[in-house]
Amino acid sequence: MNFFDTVGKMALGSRLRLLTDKITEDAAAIYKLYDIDMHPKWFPVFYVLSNGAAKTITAIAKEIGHSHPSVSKIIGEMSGKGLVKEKKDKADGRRNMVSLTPKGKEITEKIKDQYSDVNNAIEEISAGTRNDLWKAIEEWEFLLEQQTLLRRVQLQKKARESQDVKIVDYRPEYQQAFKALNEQWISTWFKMEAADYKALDNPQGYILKNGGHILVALYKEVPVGVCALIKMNDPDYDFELAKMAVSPTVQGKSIGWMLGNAVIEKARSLGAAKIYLESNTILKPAINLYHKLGFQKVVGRITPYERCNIQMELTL
Amino acid sequence: MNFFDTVGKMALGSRLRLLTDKITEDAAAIYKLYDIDMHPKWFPVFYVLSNGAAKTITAIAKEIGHSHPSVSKIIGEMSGKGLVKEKKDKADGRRNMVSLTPKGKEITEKIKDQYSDVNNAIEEISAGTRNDLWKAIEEWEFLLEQQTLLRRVQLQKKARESQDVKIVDYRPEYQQAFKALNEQWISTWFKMEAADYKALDNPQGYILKNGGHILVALYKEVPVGVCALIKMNDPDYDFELAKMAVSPTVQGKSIGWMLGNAVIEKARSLGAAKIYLESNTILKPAINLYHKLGFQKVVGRITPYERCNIQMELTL
DNA sequence: TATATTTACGTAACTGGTTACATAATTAAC
DNA sequence: GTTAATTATGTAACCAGTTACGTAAATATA
Repeated sequence: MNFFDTVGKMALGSRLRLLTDKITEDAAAIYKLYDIDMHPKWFPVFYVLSNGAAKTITAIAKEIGHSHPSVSKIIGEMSGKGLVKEKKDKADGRRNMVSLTPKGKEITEKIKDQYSDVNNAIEEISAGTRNDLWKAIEEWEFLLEQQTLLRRVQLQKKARESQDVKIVDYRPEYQQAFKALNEQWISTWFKMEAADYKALDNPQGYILKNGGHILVALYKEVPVGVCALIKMNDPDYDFELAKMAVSPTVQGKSIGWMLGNAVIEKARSLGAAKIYLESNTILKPAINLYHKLGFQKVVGRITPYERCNIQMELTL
Repeated sequence: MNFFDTVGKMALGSRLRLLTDKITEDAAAIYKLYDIDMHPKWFPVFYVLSNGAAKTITAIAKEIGHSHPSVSKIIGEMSGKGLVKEKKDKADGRRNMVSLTPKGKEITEKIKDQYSDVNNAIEEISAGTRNDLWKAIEEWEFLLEQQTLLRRVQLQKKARESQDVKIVDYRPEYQQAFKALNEQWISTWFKMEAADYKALDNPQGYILKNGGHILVALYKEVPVGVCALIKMNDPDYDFELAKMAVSPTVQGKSIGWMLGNAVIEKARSLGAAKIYLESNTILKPAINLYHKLGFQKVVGRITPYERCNIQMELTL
């Protein structure tokens, strides 16, 4: 049983490297076969110079997809062998104009046969496969350019984790979590106020009974986030979004986003037209989230909380 | 225009390396994303140890396709992080038995999610391509195992070059070459004898007129090999294969082989039943060639040439 | 039983690339 | 016309692998 069959795609990089090594391995011997005094790694540089034009180090690097120090080293080696000549650009003293010497040009002739033989050998291998490696690489290059592997893995992670997240209605057994989660973030940034204790100790009496709602985010059945919709006695607003708290242990799982959306959805289903909230600008991620949820800044309302220095609303 | 589109398959190795780098690049960040303290390069080693069994350095190396120093280094690093423990084998003092520590085993649990997310991300990319990279690599591995790239290129070279080789009948303008090619090899190994000069200076009179034939190998229209079929006045043999010479400048192009086959074919077409030849055992490549052409050693004939110490025949 | 060969493994040096950093020249901006 | 930013390049250090080599232990052989 092949190692890579059991280990799976996680080792794709490793497997690719081994194949690369295997293909590269023979390269030096192939040049020798054609009696050409050139290192395989010089080839891309050699190739882009072979039309005769002089080019700068960085231009070559960009063209062949290497870093410039790599090209710089290769040019140094080729220069030592007399295959290329370097010349400072008169017009721009930084530029090192590189071009093939007559000796280098000789090789362009010599290499033609090798070039066609290698091409044919590879085409022959390709003809013997059902999946085209060359085209597959091309497609991967394209897709990875669109979105890196890291980003794709991040999205997979998020998708998987969001399956473990459920948003449920408040039940008495969540009171502990409701209080603890809020207490945690409030006391790291501010001081608990009297109004906090009232609502957190008795959500039943202060929120639910008055026509408010609380939603709880469960991660693997454990409450990790909470958010309340408090019924407002105000002609302008139906509900206040408040007491939103997400445990820092589950960061990066978009739980705040899911919770926020669920709360807004709940308000909408209750026929609400406008939601209001109060926060503080030092809570940047929170303000960001509210913004992403569609809330806009408003001014001029009075508030019982000392820590409030920004007010926002959302029109449904 | 993409560099690789213009440069062709010759840069396959280079292109593969770039893709490998791109895929590997994100690997470290991915481990970080899952809060796993492990270098991507450790993964293959980690994986083969994850079933719990202790293994030797070389066994691991063989399994994952690395060299043993590579595994040795990786184990050293993992050991430093407390992920594996090393223990000398009691029964065999050379063996260094390596296994996961409890801390290492913890990671096997933690890594499961990452493993499945990466697999999914890669599967997702694959689903977006028309050519399956994973399978293509597999096929290439298989085909390169059958025959290395070097060998395949060699065969292409030979095939191409043999197209430049033509075997033609002797014409007077080849007399110079006939003499020069033979003189060259004879005088490097032996001394030219009287019988040599007679035949080489006047092939018309000494070979062709008596019912013999001479074939000439042209490489790019230049005579580079010759071989004579000399009519024998003998009840046992029809022809003697003699004066075979190939220029050392065209070695490795199977010209001797092509010439030999052409001469045998010529004899056959003339209704011959047996061909005879004389040579010397210090000419190893020549003896080898005769052998490959089907000649067998015989003994007991007399010969005018001092340098002859082996005699061979071929029954058609 | 002494000796030669094979095996396991570590260390050192090399390879073909990279990133990080320094410097000099050019160009842009106030 | 200074000053700041950008560009071109080289050098140094690193990285993940390799090969080459040396040593010790085990095994085969005469």
